[in-house]
Amino acid sequence: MTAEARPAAPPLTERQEARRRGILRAGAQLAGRGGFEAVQMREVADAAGVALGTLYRYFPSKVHLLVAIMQDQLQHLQVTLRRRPPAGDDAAQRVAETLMRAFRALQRDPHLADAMVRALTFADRGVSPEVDAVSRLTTAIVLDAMGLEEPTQEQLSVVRVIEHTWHSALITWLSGRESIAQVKRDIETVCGLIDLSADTR
Amino acid sequence: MTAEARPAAPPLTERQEARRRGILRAGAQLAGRGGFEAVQMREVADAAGVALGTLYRYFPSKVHLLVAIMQDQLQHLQVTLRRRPPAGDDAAQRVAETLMRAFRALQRDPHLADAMVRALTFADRGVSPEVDAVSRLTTAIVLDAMGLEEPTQEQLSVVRVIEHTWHSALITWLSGRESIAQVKRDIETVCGLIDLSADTR
DNA sequence: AACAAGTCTGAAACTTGTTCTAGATTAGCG
DNA sequence: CGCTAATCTAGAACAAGTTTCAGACTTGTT
Repeated sequence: MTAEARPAAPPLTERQEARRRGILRAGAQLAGRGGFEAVQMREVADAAGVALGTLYRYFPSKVHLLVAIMQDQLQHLQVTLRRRPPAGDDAAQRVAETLMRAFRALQRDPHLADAMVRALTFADRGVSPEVDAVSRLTTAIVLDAMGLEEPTQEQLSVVRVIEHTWHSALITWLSGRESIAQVKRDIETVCGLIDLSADTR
Repeated sequence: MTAEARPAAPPLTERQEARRRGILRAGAQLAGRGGFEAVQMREVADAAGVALGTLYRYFPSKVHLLVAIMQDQLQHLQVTLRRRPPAGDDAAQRVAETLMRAFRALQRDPHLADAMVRALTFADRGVSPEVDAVSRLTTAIVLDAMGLEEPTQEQLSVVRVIEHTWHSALITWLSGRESIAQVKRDIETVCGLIDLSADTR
């Protein structure tokens, strides 16, 4: 029931890499309809043309799978952002623009967003390493937008708070308790902390 | 599979009220060991001396049950806070103290905290009304600490951001990815927004 | 007190995540 | 090529959330 240690993943063969990609694609597609609940492990295995046991060898749980999908999407986002970086004048504006861009991307596929974000916040300790990887990626994206190389402790806390707000605002939006406009306002509000920490520097 | 409308709950008889309390107590107790996963509906029903079908009549899902438990706990917290309100000089300090007090209460029973918070963020649209009730309670507690009766739009957004940070920081703490000290720092950081919005007023 | 409507019980059934097993396939290696 | 270990497949089995149902019990009404 508890997770095992991670003894340095062995390199995957080409076919294995292809299988992995196929599983991620199938999972994302199923998430695209129906969200979290529509991602059923048997269906994912079917759609990916792989046995159920194999699916579980690649991703030890549904949450692992969805977190891996999120990591995948975030990497795409990061590439896109590097191609066209946010253009605001100060750090707060750039971070807000970055997050709003990500938010608009999620709005294009709210079901997929639902599956990924719910998995991320529902993950228990057994998925910590994977969730942590996603978190580091998100941090990197925000720090990129801020233009920081060596953040202070204080700035790191601000970034954490921004990420907290980001995740939780998404959750409330996905469950229909907060409007798109409110999410936008929350993002802009929390980005106010960046100026604050710059002043206090 | 989808949830029904809410046609104004009929008043409960005394025995029904007692059953409801018994279920909440049993659920909280099971959550106290093992957290979210340890709350098994069959066991809750057993411990509460109630048939499984009855449990589901009172709480249409495990998440509903755990959210109701959270609401219950929050109400207790609110009473406690009114008895001994936070004593800080400015609003930011009082809110931070309030949240840290709640955090210490959660630390006393991390498994229960796990069950409640994971349920809260995992809840889908079918649980929105109940989650919203918890959210309103939390907002009321924070506004109490700020000493505000009629908050502005801007202040409400700050409060939402504080709640977002609160929930998400708890999640990361519960999954072992953030330390108690970091949670404390995050709470203090986000409370900085209160001063900011006071300045800009 | 007797009836009707609503509630509760006990147990089985169903769903979906997860685990397990026996045999087929593949990959790496001498 | 032939061997061995690892991987993959198909399918059964198991676990826990949820639904369903027939019958017993309560409650409110007359």
